[in-house]
Amino acid sequence: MHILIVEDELGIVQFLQQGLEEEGYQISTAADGAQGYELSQNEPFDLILLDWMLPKMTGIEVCKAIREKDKITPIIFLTAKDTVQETIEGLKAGANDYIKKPFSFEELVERIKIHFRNQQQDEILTLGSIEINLAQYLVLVNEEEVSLTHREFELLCYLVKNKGKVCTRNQIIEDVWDIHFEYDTGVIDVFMNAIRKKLNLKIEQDYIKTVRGVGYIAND
Amino acid sequence: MHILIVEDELGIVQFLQQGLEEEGYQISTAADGAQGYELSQNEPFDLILLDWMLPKMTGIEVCKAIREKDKITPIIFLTAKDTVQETIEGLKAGANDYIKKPFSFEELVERIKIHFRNQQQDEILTLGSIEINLAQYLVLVNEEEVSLTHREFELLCYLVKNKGKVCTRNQIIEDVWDIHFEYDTGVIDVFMNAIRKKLNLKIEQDYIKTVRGVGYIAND
DNA sequence: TTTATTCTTAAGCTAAAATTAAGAATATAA
DNA sequence: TTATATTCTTAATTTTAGCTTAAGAATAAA
Repeated sequence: MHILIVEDELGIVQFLQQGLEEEGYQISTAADGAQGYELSQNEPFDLILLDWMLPKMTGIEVCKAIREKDKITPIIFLTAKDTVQETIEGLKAGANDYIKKPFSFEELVERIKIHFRNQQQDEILTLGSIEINLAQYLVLVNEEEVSLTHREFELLCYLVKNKGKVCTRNQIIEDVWDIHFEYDTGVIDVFMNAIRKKLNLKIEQDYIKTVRGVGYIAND
Repeated sequence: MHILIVEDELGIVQFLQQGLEEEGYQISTAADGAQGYELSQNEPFDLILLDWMLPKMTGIEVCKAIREKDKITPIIFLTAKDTVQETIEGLKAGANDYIKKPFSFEELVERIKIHFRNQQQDEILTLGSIEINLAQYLVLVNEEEVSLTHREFELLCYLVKNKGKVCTRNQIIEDVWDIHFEYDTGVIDVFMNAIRKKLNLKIEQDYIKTVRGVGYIAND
């Protein structure tokens, strides 16, 4: 999650940046309104923290400018302007929240999380640098999309879901192929081969190992 | 827009109800936590205003209970509990905002509006260069109007609303056809075929892909 | 080295999806 | 209401993706 901080007081910027990075967010900063608006147009942010009093463009102006095109990205005002009228002006400009200085950092974090709650509900499995998006039936290897067939996808998911445990050929045939009797063709091998070929992992990325005589195991 | 007020102090309830009705909202009220939770389960509200100190169930308990099933409906705490710790507790329970008494009615209205902003704007859906106007049942492809039948329109909307996620055949039959048992004729295929034919997209505009063995996915 | 296991490849087969057409159901107009 | 047009559904046909098999190559174990 990538957050843009638009604030001119260096002390506050550093305080926010450090705290939010510790929370696991990626942070970009802008020291004046114009630069903040500029940045917001060049790359997509997941949330924007905005001061009111800024050089070149005020926070209100930045907020309105962003909202002309983008109605979605959450914007939170973070400002010493604490009258009701100012709060209302900020919210009317299109902000999603308005927090008055001095504020509690912990409360800020909770208020930030509110906006991410609704977005993060897609289930994602990972195996090393492999990312599996279950909702999209999508596999990313080192950020690159790899297209697997349905069976390949299911087999990979099965191994990843059982990360750290050896999956025997029998278990795989049972659970992935749904065959409940002795079955010993080379199907699994063929599919493992196809998956490995498509994932095209480097030698040091040996996330999927074969356990000779038994089956396979995934591990990051 | 229908708002539920859960608050035991009659004076505040009347004040809120009158003010919000003047703003054009439909209001329901509950005088204790248990009744508030009960109401929230029986009919869908667009937003819930929640006091903290309530008879029978506290606001926190109501909030958590609602959030067990429903992660979406905005919940705003409106309470005299004004410490940082309490605010955080409220937000962590799943609330979307936390307003401290005494509050400005005007600010409350603005904060309520924030949550409706996002809902009301999806009158128009887009998928690449396809534009779907829900209010007019109108579809534009590269600015050109395309006339779809009702079912075709619904199916297309469903895919677009779930943009980025694979829609399985079962989900489609459930949600678009409203059939709740195993049903495996070729209807979906026929309609997908009709939609694709009518949209008449170029090869590079492959916004609607079939996911073999699973279903379909829309993506711009 | 011998033997067993796993990997790789390619060809045939199977099942899923696309297409088409025709009849049933529903909506619209006369 | 009846007549007409539109839309929906079913079913048969064609096409295509991908699953399976089997056989030889490569690799690991004995």
